[in-house]
Amino acid sequence: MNKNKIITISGPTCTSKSEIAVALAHIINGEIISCDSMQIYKHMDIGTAKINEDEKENISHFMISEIEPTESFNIKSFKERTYKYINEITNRKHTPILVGGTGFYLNSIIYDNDFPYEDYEKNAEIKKELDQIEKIEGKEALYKILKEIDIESYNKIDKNNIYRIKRAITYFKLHNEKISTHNELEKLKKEKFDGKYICLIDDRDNLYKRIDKRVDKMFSQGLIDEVKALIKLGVNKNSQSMSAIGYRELYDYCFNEIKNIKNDISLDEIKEKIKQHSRNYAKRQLTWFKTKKNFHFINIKDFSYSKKNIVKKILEI
RNA sequence: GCCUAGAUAGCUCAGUCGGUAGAGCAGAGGACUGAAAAUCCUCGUGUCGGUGGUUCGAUUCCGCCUCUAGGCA
Repeated sequence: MNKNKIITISGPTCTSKSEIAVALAHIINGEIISCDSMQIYKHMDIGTAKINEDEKENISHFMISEIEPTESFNIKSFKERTYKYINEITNRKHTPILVGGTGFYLNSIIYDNDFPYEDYEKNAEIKKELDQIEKIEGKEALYKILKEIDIESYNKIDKNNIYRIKRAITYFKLHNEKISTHNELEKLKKEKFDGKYICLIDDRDNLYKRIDKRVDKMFSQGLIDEVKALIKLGVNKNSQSMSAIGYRELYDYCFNEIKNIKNDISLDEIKEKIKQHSRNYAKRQLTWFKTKKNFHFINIKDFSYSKKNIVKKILEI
């Protein structure tokens, strides 16, 4: 059976992925699907460095601005929506180009990872129960429960990673199967597509400088007003969308400004924090992609940061 | 000019009742199947501002000097 073609362009933040993808799409008759956990949200344009209408150059883009920032989103929904778009694009005899820096999401597409159905109500119930145990008996109690039901996960997950401990227990309660068993099986999966996987990288210094510069640009483009608008829309500080870098650091500041409360932190300090967090994030992304043996790494510095040269290289691979 | 408080890791600071020192953040490396821009793990030698004194021994106590805040003039 012939596999369908797909191209993915990933890499840390601020490596001109979107721009390269558009240029590539023109040449190969491509359509673009974003693989980004935050660009999926509406009204979050500046802080997530979303591509604008002009920059799209009439190339179709999907998975951008499709969810309300008050809603939550997860990898299962991501995968389902993305597969739907991939099918549609393939049926049009076009090539799907998956673009973005959320490696976890990207992986689920490449390997067709399975995320079995989970009942929302039951999930919430278990969460409540585990939160109670944590509150009353402490996180050690949760870790102990995990040891009893799934020793492999217990050995793998750090005792402080409470989020993953809870998830492993929840998984067991929902599916009556260890998440470690499920993950082991998933890891054996072969690639679903005839894929070309590109990862754009850059020397650390240059990347960090570019990130800093882009944060300055976001502020001059009106990031503060964007965050204020989200607050006025009723987006809660705890919502998933507000864990995005640039938004979480500005949330309290903007909230106070709206309420006319004096801020005890300066905008400069916030800006520095955003730069730092963006750099940390880029580092984490690099760590993720580095392990991918089937990815082609392109150091954009080696191509003089020229869009044309980078696209040419991608076509040669 | 005088008084007071500081001067310790790239930054913010803790500490040593005198035996040459440690946190957070930054930085580096890593993990990661339902929050992933999230969550979590590992890695800490630095003339303890300079100089003289007391002492077996001073970053720690004392004197002087330099610098930085704040106060008084």
